Amino acid sequence: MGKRITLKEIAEKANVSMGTVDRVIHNRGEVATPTRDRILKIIEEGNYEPNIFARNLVLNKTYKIASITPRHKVDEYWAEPLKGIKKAEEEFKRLGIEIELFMFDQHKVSSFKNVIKKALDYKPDGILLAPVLHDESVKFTEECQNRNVPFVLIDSDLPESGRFSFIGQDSFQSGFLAGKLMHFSLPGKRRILAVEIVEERDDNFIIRRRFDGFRSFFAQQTIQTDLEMATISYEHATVVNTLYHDLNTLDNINGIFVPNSKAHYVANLLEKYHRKDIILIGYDLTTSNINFLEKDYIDFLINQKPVEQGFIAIKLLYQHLVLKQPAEKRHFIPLDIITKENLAYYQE
Amino acid sequence: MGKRITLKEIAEKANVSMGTVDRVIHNRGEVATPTRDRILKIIEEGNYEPNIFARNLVLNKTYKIASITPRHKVDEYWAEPLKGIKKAEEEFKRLGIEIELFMFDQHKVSSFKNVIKKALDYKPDGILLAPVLHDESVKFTEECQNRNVPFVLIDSDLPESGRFSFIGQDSFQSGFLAGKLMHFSLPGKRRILAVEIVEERDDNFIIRRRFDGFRSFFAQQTIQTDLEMATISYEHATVVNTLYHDLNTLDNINGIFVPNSKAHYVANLLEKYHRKDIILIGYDLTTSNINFLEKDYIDFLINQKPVEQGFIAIKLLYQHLVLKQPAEKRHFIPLDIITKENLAYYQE
DNA sequence: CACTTCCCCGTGTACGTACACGGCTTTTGA
DNA sequence: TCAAAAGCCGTGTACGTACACGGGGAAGTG
Repeated sequence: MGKRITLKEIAEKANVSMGTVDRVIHNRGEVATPTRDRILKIIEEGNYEPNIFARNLVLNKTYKIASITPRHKVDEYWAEPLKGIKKAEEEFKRLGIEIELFMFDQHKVSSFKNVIKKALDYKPDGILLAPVLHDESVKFTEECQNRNVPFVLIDSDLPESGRFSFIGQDSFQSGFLAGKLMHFSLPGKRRILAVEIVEERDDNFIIRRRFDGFRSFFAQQTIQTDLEMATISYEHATVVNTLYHDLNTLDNINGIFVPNSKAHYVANLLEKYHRKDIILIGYDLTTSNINFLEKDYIDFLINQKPVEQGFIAIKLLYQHLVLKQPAEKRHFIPLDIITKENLAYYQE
Repeated sequence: MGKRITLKEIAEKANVSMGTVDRVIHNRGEVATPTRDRILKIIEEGNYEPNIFARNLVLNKTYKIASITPRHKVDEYWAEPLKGIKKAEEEFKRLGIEIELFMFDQHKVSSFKNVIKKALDYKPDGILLAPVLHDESVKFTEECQNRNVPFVLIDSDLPESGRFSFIGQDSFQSGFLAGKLMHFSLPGKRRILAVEIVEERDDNFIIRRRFDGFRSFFAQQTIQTDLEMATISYEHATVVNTLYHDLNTLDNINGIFVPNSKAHYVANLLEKYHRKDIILIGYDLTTSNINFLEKDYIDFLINQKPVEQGFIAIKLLYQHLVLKQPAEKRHFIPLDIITKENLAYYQE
């Protein structure tokens, strides 16, 4: 029935010893071609699959995974993938996986360089990388290629890097979706502000793509839409002043779109002026964002399931290292639309 | 380091043989109390965890799971959980899990009775059950309790049944969410039709709860809302006639809510009369629904991730049977909001 | 012809656990 | 008092795989 053929049975059928069969399976030569063919045929016919339990018992190896992600404060975005990574560690540690966390300051190249050196010293069998520093990450992935260490990327992709897999979201489409939600909530003529609040002057590819998607949605609409774009520094006074100014000079603003996790800065101001009428759409379920979502100052958040991203990344490495299974080269996380009403089911 | 203590090491430390340690671990007696205590202490201190690979290698057992779900046509709802179940089978079959599918006619009690008999004859070590036939399912779960076979419920819950776990959605809240979406899309005065399209006259708890949630959302709103409720048979002519009648007599209908997967019946009619202006909200990503979502006749679908439901159910059983891990008693699936724009990422 | 070298292959052992079996000691019962 | 039973424990083996080691024979070399 579902019974699987074993090494021993193959050996008997082929009139050789298990050692020989083993040599064939692992391609380590020292087997005469005719015997080899005979064995291969039997393996084929019996569609032999190695017994995972026996294999890992004898290998008795724990695979080391280096997780390289940005350092973060308690309720910041990058805390989330880490939760998933730790959950995966819990689940897979009995199955031969061991994870070491490496964290870098995402605004300091030197910090990143430092950390990847440590990560390589750890001699990992697999790597999870958040390539937020583009150029340095490219260099690092080349090094991984050289060392023949498989690596999985999360959050943003480097399609040409030879990555084992990528887990993340389609940024353009998520902006497009935000446009749709805005459109639905404001059926008539409307004036919309799209504002990026940035911590440091860094060129963030993901946010650019979200902007593009957002704009692109309205480009195909017929209803008249005024779309103002702005970038302001996250420094508190600046946010308040600029937005305050905008809210008063640009009268009739109906909606605001914040393409990163900083929507709560805007919500904070809306609360001060009791402007629940303005539709506010942002990203990510951080504590502050959730707070304003519950108070109706944020209307929609788009969730990238950061916890799941971390978890899946580790799981893929486990399946590759321990189970020797192939994997999809790219895993898109759905664009979850979060409102006050379905929020509860997306929190861990 | 991360090195784990083994049976043998415990035996050496306790000056006994491995057999004795084994007896202690498996509580099969025949060990003097002082020795027992000594061994237990060492196990405690070394926080011993059995090696999964060795255990399953020697047990050499494949656990049998019986999956009991409604029979279905190609693109009907119940095809989806099955996909997840099959995916899980693929993933776990090398890890000692074997699944047998049993399907019943959800409108015939006799069919269900027949099928559960077959399922029990299969002598499963675990059961996945979709308890759509309430009373019969309760009886069946009692039988499972007696036989000491753990069972997981999907879709709808029987909290008192002693189930190992439940995977599904909060129906009330999903209706409530549908209300919110309707509310957002129709900011002014509105007239809404909530229409259930049923195949047979069965008392469906899930749908009742969705209705309740929907109504309950509007009960707390101040904007004037006319809410008409209706139940019509799924027979084609009836659907067409009734809805046609409604669309014409109840003029100024702005929105329609269909609390099950049959929204495409309504969409079909809307298409005929080119009524894209009417907001239509339904459930489930069936092929027909998706078709009308893409054509803008359906505006929102709420997804219950049926594939994931099936997958998780099997995974929980795997973790329980093979890994002997505990599990959460209840796993709520998020209330995914699906629009044309994020649809792609929810399809398999 | 003796010797080395190389090719091909079999043997043996280890991984950690579960459980059957049997042996020794002590207690029980007539 | 002695056999039978019960209580306690050690030994041995099997699960399926990976790999180190070594052996036999043929081919090549001096």
